[in-house]
Amino acid sequence: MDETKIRQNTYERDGNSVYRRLREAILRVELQPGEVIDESSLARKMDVSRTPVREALIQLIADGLATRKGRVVSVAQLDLAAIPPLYDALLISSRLVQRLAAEMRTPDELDIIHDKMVLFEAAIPSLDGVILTEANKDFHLAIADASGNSYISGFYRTVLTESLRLNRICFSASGYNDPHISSHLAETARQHRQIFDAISTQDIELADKLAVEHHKLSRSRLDTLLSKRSKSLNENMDI
Amino acid sequence: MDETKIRQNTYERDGNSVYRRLREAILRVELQPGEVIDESSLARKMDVSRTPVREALIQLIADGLATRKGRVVSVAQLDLAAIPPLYDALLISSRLVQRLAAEMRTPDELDIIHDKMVLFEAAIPSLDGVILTEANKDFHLAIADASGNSYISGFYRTVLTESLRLNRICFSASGYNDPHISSHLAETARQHRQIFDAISTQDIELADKLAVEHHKLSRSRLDTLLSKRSKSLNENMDI
DNA sequence: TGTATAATATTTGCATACAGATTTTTATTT
DNA sequence: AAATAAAAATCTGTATGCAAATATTATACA
Repeated sequence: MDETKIRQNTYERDGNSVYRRLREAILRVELQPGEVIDESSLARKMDVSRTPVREALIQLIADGLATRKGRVVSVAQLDLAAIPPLYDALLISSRLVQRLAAEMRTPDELDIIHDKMVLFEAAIPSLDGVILTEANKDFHLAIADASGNSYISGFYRTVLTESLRLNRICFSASGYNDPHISSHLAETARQHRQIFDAISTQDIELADKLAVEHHKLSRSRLDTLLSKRSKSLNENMDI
Repeated sequence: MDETKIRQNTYERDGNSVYRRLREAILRVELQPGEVIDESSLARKMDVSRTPVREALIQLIADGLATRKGRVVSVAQLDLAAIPPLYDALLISSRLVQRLAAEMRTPDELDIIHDKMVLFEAAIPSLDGVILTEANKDFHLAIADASGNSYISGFYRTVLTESLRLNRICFSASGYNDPHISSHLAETARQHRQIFDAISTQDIELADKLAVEHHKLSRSRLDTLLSKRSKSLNENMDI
């Protein structure tokens, strides 16, 4: 192997950093869907031993971000057939979460939601897809945390994470630069305000209705991407 | 350490057996909720090295069956406060799953559901809690698999698993021998038949209604256990 | 006796060693 | 040249070694 490599004497001893880095790489589609992950070369690339890589892979598989067929692990595919169930699950879970949050949120949780909402708005001018996606996710996860039901919020988290990866896959596959991005973001922020207000005033039915609307918005956005660039997508996403 | 221990020359090389064994132990409450798991002693006890134990723990944590506080891992608690959310999640997810299964099930999936239903009924005379619980779980998971939505069935699987553990915890904590067990099982089997019929005839609304009924049944059973033996439970489940 | 501190033992996280399984390459035969 | 067998190169699963972190015990001092 590499004889020149010297034993590291500064341990990170973080306990999860390899997992986090790999997770990021998958969500940012730096690792392509379907790509086979082999422990040794990945360990070499990340300059750690196989052990933490193996442990990270186990977590990623549990997250659904990677899959194991026999003994080979690969980055989870997202084929077109999986999109409708994903969106169904997202609609259901976001409605549940927003209803529950409207009912159960504490003042502290409301503050956190508000903070995340503001952070998202502050990120808008950057027009950076990765940053915006993260901020958006944080807002919605703050709502999930206020639902008072960790089983449901866990479900929502899984589905939301996967849908964000889908969006990234579409973007990265198409390289598409959306001219309507600004108006889309403005509308997103507007809906966030409405959702916050509904949760704040504990208007359960409104929170539910807004979840449906918000879902429609993100869905229409994805559909646009999919239809405009279906060719390049198909190369990237096994059908 | 143990000097007499000889290097094993027959590898299992299974890749997951330690995980499965630990998972079983937790679900069967052979490992108590809250019990601290330390890698070395567990490895010694199971006669494997720490590596597979570590990897198993990572999966168990991902499953929610164990938790990590700082660096110590312990078997997941199930405190009384977590029960209402668990049952809420179970009701929601079983309704979703049964609706979807009624709508989407293929003939093959229907056959599998039927098989599992029969297996459960065949297990009734045994009156063995562990066997019955497994058979019951298999029946409901077969329905989940027919829902056509892996996100939702995954959610259901998680919640169902947890609720079964809760039932086991109650049983093991109370040592309670239910005189009504037979009639309860008969009613359970009867409802299973109804659920199967609804899914078979694709009666979505009925499948939904039956999920609610079935939930009520299992819930009333748990409530009985909880109220009858709350004292011994409280010793076992941190409150 | 109680508290602070040093010594020691555990325990975790990571690296590495190695056996068996699998895949790829090479050699051999037809 | 194609097919087959043998050899070599991977790759995975497990065991073990070791350093840093943490917990525990012992010791010194007020």
